[in-house]
Amino acid sequence: MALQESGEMYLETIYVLSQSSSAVRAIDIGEELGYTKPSVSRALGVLRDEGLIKKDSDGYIKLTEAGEIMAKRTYERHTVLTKILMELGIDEETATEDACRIEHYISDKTFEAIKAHLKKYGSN
Amino acid sequence: MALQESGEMYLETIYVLSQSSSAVRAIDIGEELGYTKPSVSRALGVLRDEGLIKKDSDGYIKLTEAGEIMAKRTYERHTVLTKILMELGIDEETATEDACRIEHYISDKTFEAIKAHLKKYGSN
DNA sequence: TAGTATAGTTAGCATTGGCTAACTTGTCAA
DNA sequence: TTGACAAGTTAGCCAATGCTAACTATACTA
Repeated sequence: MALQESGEMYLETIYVLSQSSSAVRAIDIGEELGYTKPSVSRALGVLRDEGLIKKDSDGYIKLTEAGEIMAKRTYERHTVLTKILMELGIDEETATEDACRIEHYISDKTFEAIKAHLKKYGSN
Repeated sequence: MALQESGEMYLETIYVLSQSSSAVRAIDIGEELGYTKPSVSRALGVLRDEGLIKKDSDGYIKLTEAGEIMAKRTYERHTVLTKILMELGIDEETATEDACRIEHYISDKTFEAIKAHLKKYGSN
């Protein structure tokens, strides 16, 4: 079944944290998202059961190939949505916040249209 | 407390149905939203407890003043978002569907920016 | 080696918001 | 008047996803 908003947020967070450190732990994810340890623990269990994350030999959290595809998809939506909102004159903080919520709900069609628009008219 | 997506959808549906008929019943709302009678019954109970809807003397469902304000807010978001998505070249059906999901999640700031953009550059 | 701190897990609670089953209520026609 | 249908309600199930409390496990320090 398709991932819910919650699952997408966990994957995206793991992806982002992995950019700056190869040693991602549950506690780091919890801090980033503002959730408690048990919430993170259970969510990670679900993602692991779905084959989207795994633990490496040192016990650190890694995205599987499938997980990375989904994480990148969400992250790209996040960056593209933030950009188009900023093109509309919205401040970066608000744009990021809104992108973060919308990213889980737009269809592929709409996302592709926004991306194409940015490519054509975007200022960066 | 702020209304969830679900509550906003019910109010918006009541508002839309009220445009074409002054005799809105729970069953009509359920048909429109694709929900069963018990689901609608409970949701309407919550909205009534929150003072957002009431029943008129004939037992039909009406928005209270507070409910109408919220319904109109959501409905306006819906129409404005649909418009801007169509400006991006998205077909009406997809635009409506996506607007219907996004409308609950964008901030006032973002909504106002989109509305301003449409006013300036919109083709209708 | 014993005590403490950190990380993670388990158990169980609450809320939201769908659902089915089954009951009540009101209307209308035979 | 009775039977049937339509609308609404009540009770209770389920999944998702947050939480606290309390346990375990590991590792470092005195």
